[in-house]
Amino acid sequence: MEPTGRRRAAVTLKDLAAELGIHVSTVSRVLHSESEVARGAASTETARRVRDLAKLRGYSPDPQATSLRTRRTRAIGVIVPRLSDIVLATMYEGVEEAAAESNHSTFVMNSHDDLDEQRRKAEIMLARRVDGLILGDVHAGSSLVDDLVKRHVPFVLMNRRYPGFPSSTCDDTGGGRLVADHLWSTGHRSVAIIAGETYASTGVDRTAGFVERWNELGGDVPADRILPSRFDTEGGRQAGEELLRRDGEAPTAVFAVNDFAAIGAMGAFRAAGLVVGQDIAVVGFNDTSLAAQLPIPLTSVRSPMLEIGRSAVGMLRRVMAGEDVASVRHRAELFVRESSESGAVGARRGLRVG
Amino acid sequence: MEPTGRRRAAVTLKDLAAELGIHVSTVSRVLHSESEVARGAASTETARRVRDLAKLRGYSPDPQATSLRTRRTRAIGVIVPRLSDIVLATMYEGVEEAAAESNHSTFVMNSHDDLDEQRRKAEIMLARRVDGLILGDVHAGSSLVDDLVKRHVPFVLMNRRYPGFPSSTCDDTGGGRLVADHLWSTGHRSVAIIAGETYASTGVDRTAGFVERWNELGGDVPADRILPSRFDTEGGRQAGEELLRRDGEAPTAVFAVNDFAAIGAMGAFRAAGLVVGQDIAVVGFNDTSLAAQLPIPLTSVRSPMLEIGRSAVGMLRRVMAGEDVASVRHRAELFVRESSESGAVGARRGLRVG
DNA sequence: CTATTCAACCCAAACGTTTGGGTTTCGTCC
DNA sequence: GGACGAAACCCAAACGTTTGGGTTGAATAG
Repeated sequence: MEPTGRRRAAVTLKDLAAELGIHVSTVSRVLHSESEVARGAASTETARRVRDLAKLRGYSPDPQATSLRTRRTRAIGVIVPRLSDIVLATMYEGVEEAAAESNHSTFVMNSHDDLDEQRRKAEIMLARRVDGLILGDVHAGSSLVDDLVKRHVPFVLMNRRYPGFPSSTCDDTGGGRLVADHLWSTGHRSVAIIAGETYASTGVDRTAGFVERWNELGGDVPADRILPSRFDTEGGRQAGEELLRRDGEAPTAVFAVNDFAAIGAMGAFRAAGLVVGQDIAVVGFNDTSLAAQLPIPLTSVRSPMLEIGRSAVGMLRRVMAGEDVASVRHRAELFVRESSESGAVGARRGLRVG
Repeated sequence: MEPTGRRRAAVTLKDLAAELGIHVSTVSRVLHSESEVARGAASTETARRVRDLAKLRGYSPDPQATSLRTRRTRAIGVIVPRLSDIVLATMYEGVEEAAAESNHSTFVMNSHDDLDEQRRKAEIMLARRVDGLILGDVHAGSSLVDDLVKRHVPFVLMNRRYPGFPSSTCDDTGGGRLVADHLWSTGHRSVAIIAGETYASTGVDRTAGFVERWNELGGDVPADRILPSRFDTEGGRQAGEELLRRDGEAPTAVFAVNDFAAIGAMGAFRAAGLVVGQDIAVVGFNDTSLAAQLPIPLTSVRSPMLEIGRSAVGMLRRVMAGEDVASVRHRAELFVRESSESGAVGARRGLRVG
């Protein structure tokens, strides 16, 4: 009995050539060359017969054989902290789309933001002979990028930037500034920032942009009001609790550099008896699909995640072609919702420090 | 000037063989055979020299060449509705982990739950010559699976099941029953179900399990209280609004077959002035990391998503080996939280139909 | 002392493409 | 009528492996 797994062998150039009584190289040129070369390789009549038969037999070139010969795999490797983070997952969707359009395949791997795992995953991708790499998880001060450069591996950064290397990111600084403008103009003067991981440029830049603008406006963000945190809900909750635990006057508004952290913080505030949007304003970042749909809709800065992914691919293609490419920062846009709508007047009315 | 993209050619078996003055086939056998074959291919001394040099030169086999020769790519294709759905993303993390452990790479693609796109993506994967497929987006009544069987493509289903084919899923029926038990025992008698897409076994089974158990307990779920919906927050909100718009007595509890739909529904209820957990109970499914962290923590059924992904890989490996494999349904577990804690007593006190 | 066996190798073909360079067979030009 | 050029092909090597089958030379059995 034949094992279920056995598949019928795919039709090859040789099969087509044999059936047509011509040489395999002619078939190859007809099917796989730019029209320039194809003309000159076979008569229009022969070319037609080749193409017809190829379609009829369902010919599809063997990518392994092609890669072996051409030394390029048309595969690109993507490394992200974790795909279960909707932000990275969405960027990856953009990557996949754009890659497919230029006939590339993508491998994704999760590094869990662990430096060793990053290296290991990059190694695996290179062992698979990917043509280039998109790194979505670069850490500040990571040596991986330098090594890749030394090894002449074409790569671009996505989501997080790293000075000196091409990256496709959101304009995080600008986004932070938008939040500062919004909170200032709605009357807040006492704010805190849930700043994310210190190794990630996203959180750092969003924080820096906020502080920069806040200072320009005449405000002040005390250093102890900037709390590093994990990027997930749990991290946001912890930071939120920490904020409430502090002595002294509590902030009337909190900027979390990430929607999930914002959601966690909202949970902490609510648990402490505060009504978000009235007693305390909360602003997030990324405008994930959840933000607008939350029980208390969350003000958030929209980052064009799909577009960030798409343009990372475009940039990588140019790097692979040997061009110099500049980093792109995609424009951010603020969406004000109930979580910060009522302004400081409402917020000020009753923050009970627990 | 050398283009940035040029990479130093990788070291090959031939290079190693030349440097050691032995034949390439000997090197190959030493490096890539089970110890059985390796013994007999070279002296222990030679084997050592080969291995040492390989390590020294950083040899890594060319997977394209290997695939060409062996006709297996050690790659598996994964198709999911969308990776930005955290449920599928998490399952994929499990897939990636397990695949890596058995030295397989994975390609993922999004089908957006579109039948044409499913086919297209599957074709792309097959053109890449993957050894097998994991389908996370099978639709009830889809013809794709039958075609794959006809073409002898090894595959397994994940997340959603399809009678007659091996699948790795959550015990959705059992999960639905858990919810029914919980709501019944907390005193609810008037319930509604936000049932998800009708083409997905997940929603269908969770609904069926709930109804089955509810009936056993003596309850009744009127047909018009079972609302199909999209799986995202937006879908949940729409269904929630629809529920409130209905005439007559409104339910005291709502079971949404998915956390995101539950969150959307919570938003709709809140917008109508209801306090979730007091005026109306809400239960979700999947226990995504968000559920416990929401402002009003959500009761949810935990499905072991990582494990579902991991075991899909194990099953696929056996299918690829030609074995018959049975479907696996992973056990579900209920986590009761504030959104449904107070029971029908609280819930009953004041549902104002808007 | 001759077979036989075994360890330790080598040989060469094959997987499916691509590609630099032929070789025919025409038609055309001078 | 010979040279030339182009059109339409063919040839063969190469990419890096794997693998069924040699070939040695020495040790052992009978």
